Amino acid sequence: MKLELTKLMDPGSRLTEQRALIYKIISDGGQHLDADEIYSRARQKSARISLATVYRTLQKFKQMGIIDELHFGQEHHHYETRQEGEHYHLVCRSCGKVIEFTYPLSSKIKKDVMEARDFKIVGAEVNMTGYCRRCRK
Amino acid sequence: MKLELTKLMDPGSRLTEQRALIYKIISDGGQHLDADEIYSRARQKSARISLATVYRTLQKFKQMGIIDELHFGQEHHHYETRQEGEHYHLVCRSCGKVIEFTYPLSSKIKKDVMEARDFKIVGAEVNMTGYCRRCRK
DNA sequence: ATTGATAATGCGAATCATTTGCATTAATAA
DNA sequence: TTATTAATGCAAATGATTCGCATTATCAAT
Ligand SMILES: [Mn+2]
Ligand SMILES: [Mn+2]
Ligand SMILES: [Zn+2]
Ligand SMILES: [Zn+2]
Repeated sequence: MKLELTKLMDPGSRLTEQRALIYKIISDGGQHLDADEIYSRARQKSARISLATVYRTLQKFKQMGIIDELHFGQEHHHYETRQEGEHYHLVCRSCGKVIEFTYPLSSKIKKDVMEARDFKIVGAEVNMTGYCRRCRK
Repeated sequence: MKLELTKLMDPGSRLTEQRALIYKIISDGGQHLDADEIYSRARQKSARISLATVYRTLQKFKQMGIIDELHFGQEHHHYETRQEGEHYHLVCRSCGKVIEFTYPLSSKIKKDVMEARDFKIVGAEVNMTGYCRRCRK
């Protein structure tokens, strides 16, 4: 994965141990981690990393477009590596479980909305909340 | 508007000046206000209100279902009175302007997703980001 | 109208998430 | 190998939201 990242790094920015580790944690680890979870997982691997570095790295990855920030209506955010096709999320109001789903939203809705509102869409976040099967019964 | 609220109040909870004022500000005022904006508008009307009360009231209204909380990827949230039909939002990455749009998402997508993932959907938030006409040219 | 129980408020302190300043460390190009 | 300077760690700062508690005021029952 170090190799993958190398290519992704912006010119002028450096590939550090911490960045490689954080990237690995986000891509390998269970999906949709938050900064604190990434931090504690990183600590288990490398004692020498700070929460500030986690936040700084998340910002950088986000602006580089290799991760996406998710807003599930909580006071903190979650992160995931950028996927090929867009996908959206279902969040269980009871247990917090996150389920991913794809839907051909993008293509049509974007086109319609862009035309109707004269707005150039570059990103979409769709979050639905409700109750998963387990929590329902 | 005091009359409207009366009916909406939960049994046991009280209709105070502060609550009526906050409700009025959210419904009258320009859309999608955040807690701080609501607070400062409230201060102009009534010197005697605290930010804590604004937050507590927002929580209460939210759980009562008379307002909705929006998550535009910022560190704080925005609020609007609950509308009849669902509607979604376009947020300009350049000027921050919020444009509303409706789309027959709900019906079909919900049905499909509920069936395919066995998930009972009770709420949906759709936020798209991009650039408004003004900012584009 | 008066009163009593207690929900809600104001205020300041506390908490949580994220950012920032700065001295130190380390990646990388020459 | 070395010099440049991006990135890090740490602690302090900031911003958003919540909490504790004494005080106030709503509202149901006199
Ligand atoms: Mn996902
Ligand atoms: Mn709206
Ligand atoms: Zn669940
Ligand atoms: Zn704009």
